[in-house]
Amino acid sequence: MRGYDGATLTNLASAAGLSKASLYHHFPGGKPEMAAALVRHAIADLQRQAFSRLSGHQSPGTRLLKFIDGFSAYTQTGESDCLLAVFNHHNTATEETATQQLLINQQFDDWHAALASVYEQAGLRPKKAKRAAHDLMAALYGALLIAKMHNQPVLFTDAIKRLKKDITRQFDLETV
Amino acid sequence: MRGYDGATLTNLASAAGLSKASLYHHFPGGKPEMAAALVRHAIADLQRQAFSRLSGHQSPGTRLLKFIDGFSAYTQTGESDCLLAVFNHHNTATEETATQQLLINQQFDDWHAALASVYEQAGLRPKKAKRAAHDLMAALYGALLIAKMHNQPVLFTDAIKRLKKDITRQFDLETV
DNA sequence: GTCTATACACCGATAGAC
DNA sequence: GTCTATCGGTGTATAGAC
Repeated sequence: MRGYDGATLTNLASAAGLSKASLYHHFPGGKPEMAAALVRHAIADLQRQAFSRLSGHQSPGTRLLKFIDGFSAYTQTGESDCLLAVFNHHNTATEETATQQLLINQQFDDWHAALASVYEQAGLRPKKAKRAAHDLMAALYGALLIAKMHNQPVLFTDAIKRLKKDITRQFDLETV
Repeated sequence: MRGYDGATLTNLASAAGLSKASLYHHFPGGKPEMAAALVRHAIADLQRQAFSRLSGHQSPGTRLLKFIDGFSAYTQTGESDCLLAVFNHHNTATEETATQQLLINQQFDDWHAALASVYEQAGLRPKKAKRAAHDLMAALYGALLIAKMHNQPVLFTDAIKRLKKDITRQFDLETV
């Protein structure tokens, strides 16, 4: 992960097994369009693996547990990074990626609303539900970052276990 | 924040009010040496503003509260980023910055030990103290990241308030 | 210590053959 | 759709005057 500037077309081309010129056939808009496609793909991926599990006919607590498992899977059990976090962390004051920044911000707002909605269905009042949603996201991304900082993926998996245990207790569920 | 690759010498020079050539007088090692100096500065800064407050003759809980305040100050109340987190997040598989990565990892290990020590002094057993130390760091960095993601700095300050309140309750302290 | 001028490599992007 | 060849620009880094 070397960010937008670190991702050179030569790298991208060799990673794709194509020449630089061929990339422009698939992405006439050049590098910004490639970044946009990557962001869209990451959003769809995180949506599919994690946030889609927030909806359904199961109990709110069960859905939260499935969501956490989905997030863990998305990050390859803490081994990989969240491209959206890296991208958003890493680009400000540049014209080319401003649109992607906004897209990511809006997506996280939507996701936060979906997460808060589940907490409301579990009986929390709107204010507390929003707070719980922020806290869960912060716990997930915080654990991911700390595991990276210490180069100990087990810190992430342990945090996931405890998060799930807390939710299981809070909503009086069986372990899944 | 555009990472190591995004920080061009032209940018650095204009930011420093010097020419590119002059930078090489102060940093003969070129860009990697400049990055190393920046990392060392950031480490010293975070040590001074936050982690130094973990030692002293006050109660463990009080020292934890001062540490949290120091971390908040270091991040400009959530407005700024932690350069160490960005740097570590953002460079892998590159030769030039590998040394800085290791330095940051070791520093965070030391800081974690210092934090865990305070929790031990507060009565926690080693295993739980280490866990609490990891959790606090994850909560701080998680809140910082989420605040950035939603472009709402208040999410960080709110999280700080609640973290301090929790510690105040846990250790039966007066609010500072 | 600071500057201008410059070397050389690589960047993103395009032209045009196949 | 893919390629080679190439453009103008910019990247890091150095030489040498002051």
